[in-house]
Amino acid sequence: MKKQIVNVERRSDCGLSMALEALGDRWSLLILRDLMFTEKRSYSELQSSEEGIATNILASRLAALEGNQIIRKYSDITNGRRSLYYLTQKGIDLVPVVLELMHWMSVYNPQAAVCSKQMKAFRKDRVSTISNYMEQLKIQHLEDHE
Amino acid sequence: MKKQIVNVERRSDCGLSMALEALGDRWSLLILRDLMFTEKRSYSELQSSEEGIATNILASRLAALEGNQIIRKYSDITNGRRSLYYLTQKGIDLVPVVLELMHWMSVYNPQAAVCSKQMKAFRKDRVSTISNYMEQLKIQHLEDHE
DNA sequence: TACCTTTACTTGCAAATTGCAAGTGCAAAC
DNA sequence: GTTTGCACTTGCAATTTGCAAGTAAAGGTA
Repeated sequence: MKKQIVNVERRSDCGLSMALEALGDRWSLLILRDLMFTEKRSYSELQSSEEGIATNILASRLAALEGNQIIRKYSDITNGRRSLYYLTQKGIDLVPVVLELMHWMSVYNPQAAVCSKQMKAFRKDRVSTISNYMEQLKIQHLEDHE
Repeated sequence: MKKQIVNVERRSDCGLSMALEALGDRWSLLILRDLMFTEKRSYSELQSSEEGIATNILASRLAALEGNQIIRKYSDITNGRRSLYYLTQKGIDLVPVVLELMHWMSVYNPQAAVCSKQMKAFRKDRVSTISNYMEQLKIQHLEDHE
């Protein structure tokens, strides 16, 4: 473990560049997708996703996402050996990004059928689909942790 | 140069996963940002961006983006040694993704001030800011190539 | 109380990717 | 015909990724 969490040097002050320093890899947004649209919350559940993330990569990404305050880790009160990961508000605010990316690919590749449930609603009403998902996650977070 | 353009194995059929296979790195979206919001169109102009992309990385990303039909390369008719890169419609359709990412970071890091021009409009009216930028790029493309 | 299982990681190492510096090739300007 | 500008390519070291195996600690079971 080196300097994954605190990246000392910033490439520029462009928001996009800064965002990509936190999210610009092949795995981070997939982890967030699972926290947004599935019930997966534990390490092993997240590891079980279709794409098959390697365990060391998952660990390093979770640490980085937590370091960037995009997710937060809680220990499961009903099972001391389980940890549970939840999106923070900062993470919930990435819902539009994830939905826009999914939608983009669904337009240009018809095989992108997995998340079609979300896409059907999105195509019908972009704005309210986004805010519905965000609202739901917010409520869930409040229920689970306050 | 190996198998950058055609990635044989797909991790899953999730649209997000497929999108990240094309865009999930620290540079691709920055290149697209310049094509979206600046006048930069040539290799050397793109290389001159603040973040300092290495020349071999720029070349490999441009080839991959072109292979994925997100950008297209034209030779400059007024200068035979210049090439110019333009967004395709598929690339233009990524405007929402880029703007959402910029906006997200501008909310959570006040130093993300560089693209504040776009962000001011975005905060005022998200939907029409997105469609204005997309429309402008579409017009530009038609003017330049038809 | 000892042992097995589950859960969440860590470690070691090979392979792939990235990034820096220098070099190449060709069109155009001088 | 020599130099300059532009778009890359090449070589190599350093970093990151990905696979496989190992560890540690909580909880269940006999």
